[in-house]
Amino acid sequence: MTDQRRVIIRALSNSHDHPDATAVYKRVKQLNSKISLATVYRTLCLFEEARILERHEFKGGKFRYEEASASHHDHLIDTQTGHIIEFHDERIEALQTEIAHKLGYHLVGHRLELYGTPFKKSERET
Amino acid sequence: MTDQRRVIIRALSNSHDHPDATAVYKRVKQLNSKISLATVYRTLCLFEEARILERHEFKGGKFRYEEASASHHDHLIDTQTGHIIEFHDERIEALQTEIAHKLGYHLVGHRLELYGTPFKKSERET
DNA sequence: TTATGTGCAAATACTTTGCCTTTAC
DNA sequence: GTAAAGGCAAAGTATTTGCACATAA
Repeated sequence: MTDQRRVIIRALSNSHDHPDATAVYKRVKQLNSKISLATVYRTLCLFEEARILERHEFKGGKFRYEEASASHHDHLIDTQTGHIIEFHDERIEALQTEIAHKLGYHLVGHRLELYGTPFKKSERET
Repeated sequence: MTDQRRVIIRALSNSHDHPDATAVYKRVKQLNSKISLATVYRTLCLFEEARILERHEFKGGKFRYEEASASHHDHLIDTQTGHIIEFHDERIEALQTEIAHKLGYHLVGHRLELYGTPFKKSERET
């Protein structure tokens, strides 16, 4: 267990966002200037395989990471700011399983992302 | 309107699958050997902007294309064969809108992919 | 004719890998 | 001491782009 790995994990557990490899690299650089982008990539990969991190690929063509959590959730991405909100809805989960079954499949995974723009103030409480 | 563009469109309307740029290129090469991969990329891009094609990015990191259709649908991907099944479910569509609203957002887009493995024969009719 | 499209090769962006050095234990 | 991890630079993969030539209308 090296300092590089410790710092990478810390960078992801402290902030609850979804940085890509470059963002992790920048963040980690400030804490430990002795680290290379290759190490970041290798470590993120390693931690994903160990289920310590989860890897997502939202629109934009980069992999983004977050700390793995016990509870499954999906994501809503604010298309104006890039801000990400996590949510979970049992009804949707159930429907996905049901649909897969109807089509003759065991559901082994899914990807659900909502893309939205925030309500304006005047539209609140609707 | 050039021969290259005609052939690309034909390659996608004849087969109802979801090929990536390279697959389209190979397919088109057989019909019109005078075409470059760059033209394929440019044309796919062009047709997507014109809403003639739809672009998807399933797991695997490549863009894949299908003919645009009037009716929206999502995809179930067979993780063993890569085969893709299209489906549509109003209940899921409605829930997505509802969830976005609850979180304070207008839903402007979404991505829903199910990944599954086919039932074995013995498991049919369950 | 002439604006538009194409082919080729080079450039880009992100990620992975080979190889040699460094380090944790 | 030794196996594992890291740094650097090069390679890999998918896609985009600059530019000179070709072609549809």
